[in-house]
Parts: sequence; C-alpha cells; structure tokens
Amino acid sequence: MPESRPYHHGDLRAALLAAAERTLREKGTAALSLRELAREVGVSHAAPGRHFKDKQALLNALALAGYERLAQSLNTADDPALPLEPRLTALVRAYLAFAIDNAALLELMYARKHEPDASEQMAAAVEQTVGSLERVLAEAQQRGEVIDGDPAELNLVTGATLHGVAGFISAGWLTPEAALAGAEGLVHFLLHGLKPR
Amino acid sequence: MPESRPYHHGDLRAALLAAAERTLREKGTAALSLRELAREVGVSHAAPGRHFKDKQALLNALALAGYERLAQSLNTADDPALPLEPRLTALVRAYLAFAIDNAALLELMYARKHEPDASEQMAAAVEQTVGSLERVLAEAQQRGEVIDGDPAELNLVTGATLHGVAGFISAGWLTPEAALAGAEGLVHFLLHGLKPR
DNA sequence: ACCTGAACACCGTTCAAGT
DNA sequence: ACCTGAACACCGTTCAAGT
Repeated sequence: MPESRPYHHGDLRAALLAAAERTLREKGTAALSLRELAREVGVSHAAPGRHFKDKQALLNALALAGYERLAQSLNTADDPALPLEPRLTALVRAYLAFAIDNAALLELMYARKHEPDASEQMAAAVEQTVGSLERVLAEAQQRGEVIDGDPAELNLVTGATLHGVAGFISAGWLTPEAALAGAEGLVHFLLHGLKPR
Repeated sequence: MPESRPYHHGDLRAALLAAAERTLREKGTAALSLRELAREVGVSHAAPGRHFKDKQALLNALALAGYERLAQSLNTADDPALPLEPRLTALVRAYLAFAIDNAALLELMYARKHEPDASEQMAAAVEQTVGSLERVLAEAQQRGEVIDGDPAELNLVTGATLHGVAGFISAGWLTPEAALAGAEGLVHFLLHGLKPR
C-alpha cells in the first residue's frame, strides 16, 4: 500500500469507469470530461487514451456496464410464479428504481445508436435487458393473457412506455416518488389501456 | 443587396437559429457549436454573444421554436369531429412525423429540465403542445369513452408512450417507416392495452 | 506495458475596442 | 446598437519520450 501513487496505477481502466459513473450520477453527462476524470484519478490527461480509444469508447463501456446491471436487476425482480399483473409490476418497479438512481446513465445507454458495428457484448447485454420483459409477455401471450400479434411489436410499445416514463423522470416532469407510486397504475394502463371495461 | 456582408448582419439572431436548426437536423446535437454557427453565418465568434447570453440560451430558443411548431402541427391535426380512435390516430401520426423530421430537436426540447425559472413563454409553449392531447382525453373522458381517474395521470402515461416511441426512433431502434406504419397499432394499444377483449 | 508532457486544433465566454 | 479581436480557461486526441 504505497503512500504516493505508483507510476502504474494498477487498474486505471476500472478507476476511470468508477469515477465516470460517479460524475454521471452527481453532476450529469455535461460534466463528464476525460481530462477531469484523469485529474480525479490522479493520472495525466493522456493516460485514459491507453484504456479507451476515445471518449466514445468510455461511454460505450459505461453503457455496457449499465445494461449488465439493469439486466441483472430486472432478472432478479422477475418472479415467474407470479400472475401477470404483479409480475409486471415488480419488473416495472425495478426498472423505475434503476431509472431514478441512474438517470444520466440510462440516457447514455439509450443514446447509443443502433449501430451494426456495436460490439457483440453490447448487443448481448441489451438483449439480456430486454429479455425479461420479452419473456413475461411471451409467456402471457401463450396463456392467452395478452393479445395475439407480433411479440416484437408488443415488446416495443411496452418498452417505449417505460422508456418514456424514465425520460419524464430524468427531465424532472415526474418526481421519483410519483413515478414509484404510480407503478401500479402504469401496469394497469399497460394491460387495459385507456378505454373503460 | 450588398455583395460583401455589411458590418451589421441584419437579423443575426434569426440567422443563427436557422443555422442551428439545420445543423441539428443534418449533423446532430454534438456538432452544434456557437463558433461553427458564427462561421456559417459569417460573423465573428463573439457575435452570437450579443443575441444569446450563452449557449444554453440559444438551445432554449431552439426548444421554444420547436414547441411552437409542434403545438401548431398537433393543433392542425386535431379534428374534434372525429371519433376517439381516428382522432387520436391523427394526433399520433402528426407527433411521429415531427419526431421523425426533428429527432435531435425533439430530444433537445425534452432535455430542458423542469426548471422553475424556465421562461413563461416556454411554459406556455409546452402547455400548448400538451394541450392537444389533454383536450382529446378530457373530452373522451367526459363522454365515458376513457376510464375515470386523474386526467393528469392519463395524459402523462399517454405522453410517455409517445415520448418513448420518439426516443426509439431517434435511437434507431425503430425505423421511421415502421413507426408510421405502426401508428394505428400504437393507438389501439393506448386504448385497449395488452389484455385481450 | 503503461504513463507523461508537450503540442495541436478545437471549444464557450468575456471584454476592451472599433464602426 | 452591434460587431470584432484578443485573451482566458477549458476540451479531446496524438505522439515522442520517459519508466
């Protein structure tokens, strides 16, 4: 345990990612700069270039870690033994909780354009994340508890609603408290829509 | 019609906003810089400072103009004589068309945090924009065609779905063609949800 | 293999000075 | 009233050189 920083940081890559996540959470995306990150971690401004080809590469790594964290959270929250409505509610709560705790990170995750050259790791992490919702809807559809039709379309529109609510939270149009309190109403809307009966 | 630019631009403010919108549409938010804008318009890099206190002020002006344009488009698309479903569909189509043509601008519009100090003009423009949807839902609710419950909550969740779909478009997860083609299915989902019957 | 220091080409913002 | 030019404090990225 050296008092003064050694020439080699040890795990600069991980330290940069951790500092970046903290900055994202505490000061937002606009405050994220490689030079500032380097300063926080105590290396020269050129050092990050060894571990990330450019700033975008660091953002991609952040997004990847975000998807992995979110996917695990959703997976843990999903209880296949539950009936559809409470099962969906648990998933929605987990998603909203993540959106509240990681608003800037989630925006960054969504901001990644659907590039064909996106890493396979990233694609896999996204698939893992979307998978929880897909499974719930597909199983419900098989049981006849969800309308027939292209599952991809159902997933998309359901995911869009969640994405939109997350956006409203991070835009400040919806408080975290209101969002969490409205989770049940949200699921009811997802299942029954605006029409009575 | 002077061949060489006069010392005074004439309407630098409007020219900067126009150039900014073009940049936003053609190259995206990341490419938007005050210095580049000044270059395009043919003034010194300090000139924009006369008309916009800082970059954020220009972004606010862009967002304001965007809301005004979107509000008018939605207002024009709304035909109160139509039954609920086609009426909503027309509104949704207009919104998606705007989202497709102004993806970066729309993100910028949403990005404006809900600051209490946001200009009254901006608040009014947002209210105008949200108003179209609010009217349709409120009138339908009065007719018993939409479930009872807090109208604000219904507006929010419906708006979130549209916002989410727009986000998916600008993230490239949904092609413009697919989005427009899915407008009817989207409205059906909004009205009836995922449950059969 | 990993990091530094200097350099380059950009930013946004400010401010005296010009017209 | 409106704009310019220089200055300041930042960026991201690259690259020779150091350890």
